[in-house]
Amino acid sequence: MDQVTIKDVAREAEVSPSTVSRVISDSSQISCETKEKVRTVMDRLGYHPNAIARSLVNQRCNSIGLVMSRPTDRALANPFFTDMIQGIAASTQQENFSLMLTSADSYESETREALNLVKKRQVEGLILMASRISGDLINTLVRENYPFVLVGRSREHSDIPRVDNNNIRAVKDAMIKLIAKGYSNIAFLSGPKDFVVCQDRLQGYREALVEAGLAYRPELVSYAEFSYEAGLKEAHDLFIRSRRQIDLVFCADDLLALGALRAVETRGLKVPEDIGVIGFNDTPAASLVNPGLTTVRIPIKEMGKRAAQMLISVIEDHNYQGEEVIIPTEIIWRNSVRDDQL
Amino acid sequence: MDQVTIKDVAREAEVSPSTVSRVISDSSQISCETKEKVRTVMDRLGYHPNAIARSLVNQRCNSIGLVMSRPTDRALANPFFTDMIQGIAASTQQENFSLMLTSADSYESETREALNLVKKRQVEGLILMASRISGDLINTLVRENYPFVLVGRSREHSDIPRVDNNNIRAVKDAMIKLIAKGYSNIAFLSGPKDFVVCQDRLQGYREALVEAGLAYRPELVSYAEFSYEAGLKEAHDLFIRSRRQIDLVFCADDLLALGALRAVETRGLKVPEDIGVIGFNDTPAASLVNPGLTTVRIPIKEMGKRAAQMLISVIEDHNYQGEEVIIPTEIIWRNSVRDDQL
DNA sequence: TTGTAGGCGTTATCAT
DNA sequence: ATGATAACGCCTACAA
Repeated sequence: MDQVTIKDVAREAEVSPSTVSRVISDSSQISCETKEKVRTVMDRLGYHPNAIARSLVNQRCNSIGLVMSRPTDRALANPFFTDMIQGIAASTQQENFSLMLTSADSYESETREALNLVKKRQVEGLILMASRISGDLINTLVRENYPFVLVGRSREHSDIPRVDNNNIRAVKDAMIKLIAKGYSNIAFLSGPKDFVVCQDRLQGYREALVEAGLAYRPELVSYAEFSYEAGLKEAHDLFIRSRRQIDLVFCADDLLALGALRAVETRGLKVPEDIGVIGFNDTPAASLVNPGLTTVRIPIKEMGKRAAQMLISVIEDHNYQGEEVIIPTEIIWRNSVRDDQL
Repeated sequence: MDQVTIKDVAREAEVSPSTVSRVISDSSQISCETKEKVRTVMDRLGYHPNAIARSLVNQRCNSIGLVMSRPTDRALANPFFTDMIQGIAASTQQENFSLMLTSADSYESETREALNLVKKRQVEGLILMASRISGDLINTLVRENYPFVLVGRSREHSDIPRVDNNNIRAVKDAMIKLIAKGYSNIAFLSGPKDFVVCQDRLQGYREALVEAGLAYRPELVSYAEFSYEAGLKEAHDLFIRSRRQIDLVFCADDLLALGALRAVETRGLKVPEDIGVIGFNDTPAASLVNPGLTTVRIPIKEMGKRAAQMLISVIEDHNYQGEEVIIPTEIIWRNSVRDDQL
């Protein structure tokens, strides 16, 4: 209930506060008997060091903040973030750090909150989920020299500590394999235009087409929110616009792909016989729908772990500035694309 | 970069540190000109009050902890926690509190970590997700008078501040409606035996049977982990054990239900014509599968909001001890149960 | 209206 | 091996 302090322990153990402090840090210059004695008293009194007092004198609070750059509810609606949090939490726990979550209902307040957290010294650094992180936040962070790590990448900034997967390459590779399977009229169902991941994935799509000698047709590209409903709607539009001359829809996210799957179905067509669908992220639901959704799997939890580790290293080791870590992805072949070779 | 303190501001503004402090708290006994002058300097110097120093003197850190055990979160799968965090974050933000996440890989370390958090005064209170929370944690919390709120309920403790839905009633009500629809051979696919939610949901199942004059047949009850795979397997076992004399499977969780759905399908039977399936939670995937999964929807985010609000009230108002809040649930009728009345 | 001094709980630097 | 003392950055009586 009432805080037991180092002084209480000192008085009871008939030593000075500094001695108690040294016992806490298990200093080598304290006799065993004293340690014994003090520890007994600490137990009896139920003493626990006050983390805040400690932080104040050490100028270290041993905690980091996680910033999710969309209004949080939207952000968390995607399983992506859950996995991310798990990964980050695993690392922080291992390194004896605490994890604080920032969230807000608008993008601006979010940025402000995140900055406040570091400026008020409540956290020692930030992990940013870079979906459409404005340059501003990063600029400030860089200028004021606050430790941070990006998950994803920023268009405006390079040479910034970050953990990411190569979205361009992942889509390109998948596309090449799909084209090898005989697909030639491939549409691309993208997420919001201003998301860097979407831009990158679209670029991978383009590059693959070009390399394969296929035309890039802008009318086969659609943009939507990352949601099932948007996927459903945009896929329909896409089918109408293209007068059904599509044999595959490459989706920038599984939720979109799940919507597209349903769209194909409601048009009386079959997946994968008539139209193939492929997604991104390997959402749990991807293996539950029928046909199973072929998708590009990202080891999200692993990325979270790495990001937190890197941030903590940056914080603790002043000679380390962080680095760029690219995590490999993997295609999970299920039944939403044809399996036959050309 | 280097911390700007109240002293720096005081020196620059040619006032005393206490004056600056008073300006920060917008004290009414400071002249407007002084406030103006000091604020200008604060801006110029980029001053931000140090939250930790503040916490130390105020004995208030304005932050709460969310305890989600890794084992638990495995079991409950993603969407539940995700929604929970959203709700909690919404409230903490509104009340100017910070949110800390604890997680651990074992149940014991988890409990230890959570207790440490409050004992070290890093958080002012805890929100516990009570899936199989041991009495120990709660006992300690109660004994040492640390503010906390349960989401869910504890078997050993009553009269504890908590936010929950009435699982017994929810299942019972659903059962009664299903029985009215003509179902009479209803199996129950439960989650882990030691989860209070499972025990409660099972009890609702029993009570409904009894009230309807139907027999409770233990061989129609199965236990599994909360996962798709476990649902698939247990549903199969159930069908074999019961020699197909089942017309409905009531599942304690959507993931189990999704597994059961698939199990029915792979046996060459049809949902809902041959066997009905109902789940719990209204997981996103529930609306994506075909047929759509009928399920009991819990307003999880709302529960999170209420829990955080209650905790903060308990912390700030010493006359308020918290209460028991029961949030109503709702059945989402989709196509995994027959719609025809008897 | 403003300044001075003491303290929040801890650690680190001196002494002894 | 141990103790006294001064910070850490802020707040708040108490003075003036």
